[in-house]
Amino acid sequence: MAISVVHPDTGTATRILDVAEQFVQVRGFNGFSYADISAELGITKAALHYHFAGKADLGRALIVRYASRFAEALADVDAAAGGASARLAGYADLYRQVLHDQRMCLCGMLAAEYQTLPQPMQDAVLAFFDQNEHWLEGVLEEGREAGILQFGGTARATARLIIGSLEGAMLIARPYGDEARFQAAADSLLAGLIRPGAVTTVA
Amino acid sequence: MAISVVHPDTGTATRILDVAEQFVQVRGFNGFSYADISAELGITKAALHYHFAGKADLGRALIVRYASRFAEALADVDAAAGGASARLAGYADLYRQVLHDQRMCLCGMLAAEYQTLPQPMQDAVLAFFDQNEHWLEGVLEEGREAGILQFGGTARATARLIIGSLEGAMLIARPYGDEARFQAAADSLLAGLIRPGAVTTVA
DNA sequence: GTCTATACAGCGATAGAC
DNA sequence: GTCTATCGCTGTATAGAC
Repeated sequence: MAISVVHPDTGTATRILDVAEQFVQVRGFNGFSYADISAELGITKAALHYHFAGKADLGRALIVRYASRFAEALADVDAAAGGASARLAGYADLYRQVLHDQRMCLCGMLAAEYQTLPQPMQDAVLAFFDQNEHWLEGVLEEGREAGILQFGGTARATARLIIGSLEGAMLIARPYGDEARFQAAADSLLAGLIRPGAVTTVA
Repeated sequence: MAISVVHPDTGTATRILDVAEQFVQVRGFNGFSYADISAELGITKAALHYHFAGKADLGRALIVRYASRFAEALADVDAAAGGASARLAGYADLYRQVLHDQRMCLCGMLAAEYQTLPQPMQDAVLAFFDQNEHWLEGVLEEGREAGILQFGGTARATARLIIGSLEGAMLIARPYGDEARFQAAADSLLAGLIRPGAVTTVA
């Protein structure tokens, strides 16, 4: 039952998820097949269907795991020393890391294909963005109360602006193969939220 | 040869492009087939292949036409009275109109699927974004010189921020079916570029 | 310019042996 | 848990009649 922290899970189901995750982030959910995964892992398509009955089940499992990992990453950002400004920078860096592997955000990719997805996957995609919005909202409110951040409108609206802008910056930067293009957009976006004259410790 | 302005082109090739365009913007390039188009138009798949030999040819024609129309729309924005601020608002409104039809930007969608596209389509997608960047760059520089706009960094970097942020705002707003979510992000983004105290005539 | 008919590869999915 | 074998369907694309 216990999953070792030292030794990562190398079970077949996990390996399937790892490969499928990469395919979705690079090609989109409609851009790969069970045959692609089986070829990559050296197992048959039938073996795939044993672990994930259908592509929809696999897709939903991908989103749930991705959202879970993202939540952990956000907790890590919270745990690290630093105020609201540093936490926002840490948030943007999560996106940058994904782009560095020449991948799109899993749920950003699925947002594009949204209308073709089975409903369980649609629901999971929206839950991911809601989760991001909630975390950002907290950071923004805390930062504004501490006098570190400033922004017009509500924290929620600003959180949505940040999510959309970072997803969009990834979307465009990836075809150009230009990580710096993303970083410049992220920096400019977050700079507009820092209150001039605020004393901050930047990570 | 001359295409009437009053009577739109109702030729088969145009009707194919219209239907295919909608499919790409809603489902993605990998989310529809020749059969879908032929069913929608009441013609056979073979007839489609007469007008566009392969799906790649059709895809490239879609992007070229879309970019051409977008260029016309930008010219219209330029022709309308108004300064840099109004032109930026007009630019954002082009995106809003697309989202209003519950569509994603054609090239934003194709940016997500970029790695699965044939190279002619890839090239055309990047050309579209370059075209947008160039137009925005001009507006931003003009606005800054006129004292209407202000922004840190170069006009080019700011242009890229705007493109990415609007594409991303569309990407996220569409699954939620929430046009207001896009508008709020666009307003907030552009408000950050207006120089405080600047006297402007907003359309 | 559109049709019927068809080729052939690939898709997701299943049955049943091991 | 993985295999072989196969199903029914859909994918893009083509040949040739009209």
